[in-house]
Amino acid sequence: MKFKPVKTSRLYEEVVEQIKDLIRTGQIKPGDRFPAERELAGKIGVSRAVLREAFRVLESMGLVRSKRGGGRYLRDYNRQNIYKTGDVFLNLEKAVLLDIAEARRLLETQIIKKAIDEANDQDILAIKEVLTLMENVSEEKYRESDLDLEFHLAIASATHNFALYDLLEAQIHLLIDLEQKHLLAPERRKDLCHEHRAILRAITARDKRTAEQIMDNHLRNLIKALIDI
Amino acid sequence: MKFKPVKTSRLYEEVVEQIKDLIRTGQIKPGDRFPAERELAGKIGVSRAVLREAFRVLESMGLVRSKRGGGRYLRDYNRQNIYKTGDVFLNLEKAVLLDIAEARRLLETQIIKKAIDEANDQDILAIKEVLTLMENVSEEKYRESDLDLEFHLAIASATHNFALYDLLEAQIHLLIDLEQKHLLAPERRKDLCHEHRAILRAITARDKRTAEQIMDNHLRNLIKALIDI
DNA sequence: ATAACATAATTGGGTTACCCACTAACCCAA
DNA sequence: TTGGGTTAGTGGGTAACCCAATTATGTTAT
Repeated sequence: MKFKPVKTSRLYEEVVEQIKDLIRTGQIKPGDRFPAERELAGKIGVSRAVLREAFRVLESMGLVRSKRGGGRYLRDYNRQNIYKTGDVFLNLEKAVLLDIAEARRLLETQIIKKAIDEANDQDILAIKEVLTLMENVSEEKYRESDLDLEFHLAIASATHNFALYDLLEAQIHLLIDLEQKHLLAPERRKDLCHEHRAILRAITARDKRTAEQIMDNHLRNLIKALIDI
Repeated sequence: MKFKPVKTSRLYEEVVEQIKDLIRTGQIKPGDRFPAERELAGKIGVSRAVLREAFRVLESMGLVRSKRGGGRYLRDYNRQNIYKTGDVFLNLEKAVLLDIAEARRLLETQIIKKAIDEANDQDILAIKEVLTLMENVSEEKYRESDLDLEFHLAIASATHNFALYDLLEAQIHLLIDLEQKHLLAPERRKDLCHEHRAILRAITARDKRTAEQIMDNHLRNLIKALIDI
């Protein structure tokens, strides 16, 4: 038996999303002033307290600046660190995504070398299990879970360096939406499995040069796919 | 002239810091329940509204879970991505810092190669200016500003890939406290300048192999210094 | 005209009191 | 042992209120 996680209803979260949408859709731009607290609360249909909770988290992400007596302003989110502001920047221009994907390529070519240095048998087994699952699971289940990403994270985990793991995870989270858009195409999945299998072979053989080369190629393919979107 | 960071006059920010301190000092551990809202508000001396604003941002960072009717609990922050939770984890064990420093080494050896591929004359000039400043500024001013880090960020900036820049910036922010503790020793500064100068030379000559090698060594020295703390 | 100043309106910051929905603990009867 | 109530406590949310900083407005003096 499997149950869906019950829906979480926090008003302030919804408000945060609404405001992020204002930003995403360009209805409000850096430097612009938000409507007054009381007015905005009325329009959205929440109390001032809830509205302020929402603005507090946006503030702590560096997206909003509040000036007592002066109003609230949208800061220049292009100057904010994307790894802190998170999903605000998705649905953005292709150039941004290509930058992220390229950064991921450089990061992962390092990770795999480090992983080969540090991995023990158990780590390799864990990687293998993810891959086996990815190869055999039904298409529906495959769509639901991020097995492709988990494979890469399993490798990062084998470095025994949590900072590298977190780095890659943050990186990947920014790409998730896209991955699901085009990488899940069934024919692409087969390719992925083959490439993953080759990577695993290289890891098992502790062959750093080959592993790095395949991983590099693997991620260059991702970039190519992004360009073609 | 340099001024101290003006006092933060947002109550909720202070409360966030207080709660983070509870976490840092281990007065509350993962899984533990926080005191009830009304009680805690009374103890800290703020209204419930302010206390909740604070908890909202901790919640959005994934550090706290609120259960309506059930209380608030500290989540396992060891499983949280350090690049989202930020400074909560500073002042932690040496092993953590070594992981971060190692990740930085792997990242920067890639960044410098990419930078050499992409840098234009203006980028190189910007790097040079930071270095010159670092070499000539008075010791007092040097302590105040993070010129060492700015040098590295200038290189990242030369990649023309903002994702790489943000990655390194997030990385470096986690190390800032330490850098200031030991890297600022005057004699160390001279070494840094020499190494930086050598890196700049390699960049100017577009010599990727040398640049990578010096940068790698540069950061290995940092790691060694960390070990000796 | 315009610069300087006083003043009113507006804004975010914060508190209080109150109500609601949910949870957990307990008791009790089937 | 199971299921149903009861109850006290908890977080979720609202409304009315006051305060201090800012901004706009109007007035006066030059």
